[in-house]
Amino acid sequence: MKSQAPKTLPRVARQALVKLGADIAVARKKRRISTVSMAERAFISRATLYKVEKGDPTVSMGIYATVLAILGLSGGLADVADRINDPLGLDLDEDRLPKKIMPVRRTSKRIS
Amino acid sequence: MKSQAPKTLPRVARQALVKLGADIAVARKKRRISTVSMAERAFISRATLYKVEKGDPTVSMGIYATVLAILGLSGGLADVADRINDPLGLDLDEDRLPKKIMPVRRTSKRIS
DNA sequence: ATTTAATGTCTTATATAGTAGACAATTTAA
DNA sequence: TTAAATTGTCTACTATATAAGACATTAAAT
Repeated sequence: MKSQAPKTLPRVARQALVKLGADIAVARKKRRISTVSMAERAFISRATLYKVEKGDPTVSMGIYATVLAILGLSGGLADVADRINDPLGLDLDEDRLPKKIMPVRRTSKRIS
Repeated sequence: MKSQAPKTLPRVARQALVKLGADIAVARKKRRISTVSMAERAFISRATLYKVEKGDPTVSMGIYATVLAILGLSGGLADVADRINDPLGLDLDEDRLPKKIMPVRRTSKRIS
């Protein structure tokens, strides 16, 4: 998260993250894991865990993934963009997709 | 992703990310969006998008969330740790959870 | 009612994420 | 079969994420 007027994420993205963070906090509490314990298990600082549970977009994906793994919730992460959850997933077989997305090339003008 | 022998994520976390990245690439192609186009729409460099599609854990969550939003796949992200997907989700009502996780305090020794 | 520990929240320093830009390789349209 | 354009992949800067630590507040044991 460097350039880009920092923090200009699509609204839906921000909402998803805030909810994710909140859900992570709840999941942690259900497991009776303190923030200190969670932080050390994930090898991160308490300050960073705090950001995670706030849904901070600047935190690395690896940290979110690690925390989710500790909670035993990696599965959902793996399925986020899975064919099954993709609305356009019912389309053509993915192995028949073009490897490169080429632009529509204007057919060279030709004298009648 | 700073400290922690960089890249020492739980195996499941790494696997989830690699799959997520691959799925993102497929979803992008299905929508006929080139890497260049996707990168500019997300306000990131092509190099970073490349990392995302590889499942690189050092990329910020905000960037993953933005790319997913562009693909219209934010929903899944919001549900990753949702009560519904949490195996321990059938437990006590979440509003009855303790706000702080306290350790078992040894009852002060007392002379019989 | 006390006390003990957890949690919310800053600040500062330093390791590193993200960019720009370049080049080769590969794919696909014409 | 050519040629345009996309994609894979590096390198070197520079902006920023993360850690460390501190302090105040708050929750929950006793």
